[in-house]
Amino acid sequence: MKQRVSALLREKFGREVVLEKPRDRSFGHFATPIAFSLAKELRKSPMAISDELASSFDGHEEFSSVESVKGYLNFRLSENFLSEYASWALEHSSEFAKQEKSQKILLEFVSANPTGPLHIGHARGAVYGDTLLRLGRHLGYDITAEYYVNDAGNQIDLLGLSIQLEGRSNILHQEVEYPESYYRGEYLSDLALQAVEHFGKEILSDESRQKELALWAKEIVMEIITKDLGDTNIFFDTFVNESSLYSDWERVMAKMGEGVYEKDGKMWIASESRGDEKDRVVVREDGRPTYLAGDIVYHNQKFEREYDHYINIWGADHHGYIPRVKAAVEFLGYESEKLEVLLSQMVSLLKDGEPYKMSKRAGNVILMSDIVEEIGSDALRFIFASKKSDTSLEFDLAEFKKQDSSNPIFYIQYAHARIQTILSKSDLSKEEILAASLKNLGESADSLLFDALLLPEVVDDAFHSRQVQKLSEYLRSLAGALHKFYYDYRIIGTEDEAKLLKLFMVVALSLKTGLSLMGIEAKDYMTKEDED
RNA sequence: GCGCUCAUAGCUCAGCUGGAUAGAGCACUGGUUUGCGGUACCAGCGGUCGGGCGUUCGAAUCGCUCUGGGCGCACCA
Repeated sequence: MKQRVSALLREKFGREVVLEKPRDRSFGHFATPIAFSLAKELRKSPMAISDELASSFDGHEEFSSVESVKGYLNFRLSENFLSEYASWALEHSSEFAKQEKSQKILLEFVSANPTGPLHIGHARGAVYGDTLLRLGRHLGYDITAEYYVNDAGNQIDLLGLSIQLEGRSNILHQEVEYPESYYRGEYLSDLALQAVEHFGKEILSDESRQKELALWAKEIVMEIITKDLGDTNIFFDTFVNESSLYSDWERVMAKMGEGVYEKDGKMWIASESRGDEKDRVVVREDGRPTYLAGDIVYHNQKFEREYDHYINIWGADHHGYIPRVKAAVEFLGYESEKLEVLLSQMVSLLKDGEPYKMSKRAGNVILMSDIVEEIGSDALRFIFASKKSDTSLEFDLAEFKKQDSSNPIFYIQYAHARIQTILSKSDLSKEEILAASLKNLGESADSLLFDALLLPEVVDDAFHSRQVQKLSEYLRSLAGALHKFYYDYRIIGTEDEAKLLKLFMVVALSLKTGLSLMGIEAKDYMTKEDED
């Protein structure tokens, strides 16, 4: 709708026109303050200009009225336009809010180290990435969801060591001396047990077999991770192993040409000349490449796969890393603007107002799987998709276990279920309802219809601004509008029954489509669960 | 110390391509249909949009500065 009006105005004025949704619906569906910007050029008052402009819209069938109020130009869409659009949407429900963009995008997210299960911070990035993925695909973008597996370097060695320590302590009951850094958590005991089963007890004590043990364990950890993700409806197209990249290092280093130089027996990348704070080591004195080297090869590989755009979602604590990777991309001869890095901030949890207790057995980390178990995947997804990803977030678990309007996911689901219930209560058939006209609905119904038809704009905006919370915000407010309408008006048995039910179907379509874009399935009925 | 980032109601957060009276939920107070799921609805309370300066017809939104929080500043990943 907005695109249509926007295009119309662009044509009329020969420029991009600011189009906004007035807070107060009495000002119309859309409004533009264009007269204010024209005032200076035309040397006339904004009021005079908007008065003139308003009358020039006579005869446009999209609008039922175009009014000039205090310099603003207010547009009201015609019933005809709205009702035709609504009928189209119901007939092509799977196409609703879709577009046909054609860009190829590589979206890399989560990429948590394969050394343990996902924690709550990973979950946020995962939900953010997956929601973007769904939005983008709905708009027609060809997006590949990719997970970068850091299966090389210290951390993998540490994984092997940690399993051995855990096993020697728990299974062999030995006194174990713990080094400064090692992993801890319940999953390590499981791994140790499985390792003994698979390799025999010797594996726990033989230091020379640490690597072997780690590489075996890494696969199992990745299974745990993909299961955690799958339980939240998050799936990847491709996994790229860091370990598979280093063989390409010499070639990639050569490709960077002047961007890499030797000093003090090490190889450095001249990232300072491209906006980084200083140059960075990429190959140590002993010849081992650093982590950055792996990332450079990886990004080179990404660009060689020729996408139109690249999106990385990183934990916010990695933000200082952006300039050096962008520098590398430039040295490799690619446009660093094509690489977009989005950040996902920290999360802290409360439960009934108190800081959430982290269990020692989990290694003092809040596991994603524990939270999913406690509040469910839908609520988890909703929370993370409701907040800007780049600001830190604190939330209370208790709020999302409640089953009333204070719980937004519940509130939205209830709106959808309410519609399904009333549809099934009606004696009218689906065909009879669809055949109804959406004209002469009255002001409140008209307003609800407009709200429901706004989803396409919201989806477009949420994806392109990378602000997925716009979608959840919209769904909450649409659900609110539905509940209020339902409270104010009787539907069944009235002479408007068919048209109001058709209106409700449009609302349901919008809610269902919106929820599915958040990875949440709309419910057709609500069951009251027992509280504990 | 340097860099990035954030600061909006008591709490958790929206709003930020500058635009018409700053929004929602929680909490608190009060109210609601002889009717479709009251698992809902309405109203009240509550804000110098961290402080200051500037740009503009117009600033929560843009710029500068100060204050305060978070993160980063590895030859770790």
